[in-house]
Amino acid sequence: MKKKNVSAELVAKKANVSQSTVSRVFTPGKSVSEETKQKVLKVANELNYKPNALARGLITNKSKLIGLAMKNKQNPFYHEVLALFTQKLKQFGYSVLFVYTENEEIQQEEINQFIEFNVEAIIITDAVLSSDLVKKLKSSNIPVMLFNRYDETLNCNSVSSDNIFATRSVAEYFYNQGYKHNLYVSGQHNTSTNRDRLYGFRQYFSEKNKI
Amino acid sequence: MKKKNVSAELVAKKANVSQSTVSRVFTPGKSVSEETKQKVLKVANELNYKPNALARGLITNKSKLIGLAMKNKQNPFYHEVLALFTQKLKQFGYSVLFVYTENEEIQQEEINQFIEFNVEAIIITDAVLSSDLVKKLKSSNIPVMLFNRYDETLNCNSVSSDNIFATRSVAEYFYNQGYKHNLYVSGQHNTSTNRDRLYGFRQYFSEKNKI
DNA sequence: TTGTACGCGTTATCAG
DNA sequence: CTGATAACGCGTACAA
Repeated sequence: MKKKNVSAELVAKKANVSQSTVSRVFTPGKSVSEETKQKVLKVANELNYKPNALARGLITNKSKLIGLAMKNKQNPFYHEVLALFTQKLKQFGYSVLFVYTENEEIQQEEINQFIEFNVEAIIITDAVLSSDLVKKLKSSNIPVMLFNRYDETLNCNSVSSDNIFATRSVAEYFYNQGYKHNLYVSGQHNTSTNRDRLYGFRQYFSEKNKI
Repeated sequence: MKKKNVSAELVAKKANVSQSTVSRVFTPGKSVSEETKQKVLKVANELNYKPNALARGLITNKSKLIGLAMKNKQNPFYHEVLALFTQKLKQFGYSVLFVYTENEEIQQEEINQFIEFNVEAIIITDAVLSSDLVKKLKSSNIPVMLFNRYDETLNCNSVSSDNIFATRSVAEYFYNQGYKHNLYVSGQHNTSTNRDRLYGFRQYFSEKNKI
């Protein structure tokens, strides 16, 4: 049994138009007469035709893929983050290439998956990237975004909450309740998130104690 | 600024070999002399060349992509499942195209992402697929696997635990402890998982009570 | 508005 | 073992 993929070429033949016309029908914004458009869509539907994203990505050099790397498999928060990213990106016509890292640092191997599939951008959540890899990605012109983590030395985009402000608020609350000496129990030390939280907490108390 | 992708062609030129030779170097099992292999690899490394998975997938008709659909963003169990699948699949050279469904049933739109990227198989976790879509996928020759859920009417592969046995064991335990009348608190009713669990629990007690 | 011809980067095929 | 050439399915100048 032969697996014959339905291509734009086949649709074109059955609809008595050229392949480029079929292509235009499936590319928003291209000018096609309403009449031929309906004719093509009808045939395409019958044949269950869908444009091949691989071929499209190859010719346009836009894969419509976003690489998403994630480390933590315990923290449920990140699962929700993944879901939200995926959902939102779909609205913009992007699909998610998911990569899971066991190690603390993302490895070359994982990044290779991204590069080979020509992802248009990379989102890194809850993991670290060596400056070496960032450099390689820069030279490949692939933007990198850090989520909930940042690193001044890497200079790439990042979005995260203001953890210093957050723990300052917590500290303030305790302080006003009359607790002057508090213990801070932290998560992993090597993340900007936890460093900031500790910093904010300490900062507030040291300021108050000076007065 | 022009974004020039390093292609096998470019590597070939710099290494004084044909483009097909470069291709062979990056295809395990193809015969290339050790000498030229090293020569090519050296140039490829300098140029930071990586084969383009889109082009490869196009010609081989093997995208090396597995579609993974998931619904539940609350249950941390499924996050771990995702991580494990991703990790294991990578070992076999596959990457994961992740799709998140808000709805109970997977929609045509989500399946389209899979078809367009020519995924080689689809794994569905914690969600339902209409028999209509299954039929379409069958005709596209894309295998579907259900994880932790099954459906006799759909006849596609599935892997899940023996929930009937599991709750029978629980029931047995309670019974032997002397608790003869128990309340079963269930999850969502419309899943095979919860149906089986309830069934096993009930079954055990009704058998015992007959005696 | 539509068709022709070419190219994207790769693997497959066939000669040599 | 190696090279030339076709094909994969699509988008896009260019011409009509």
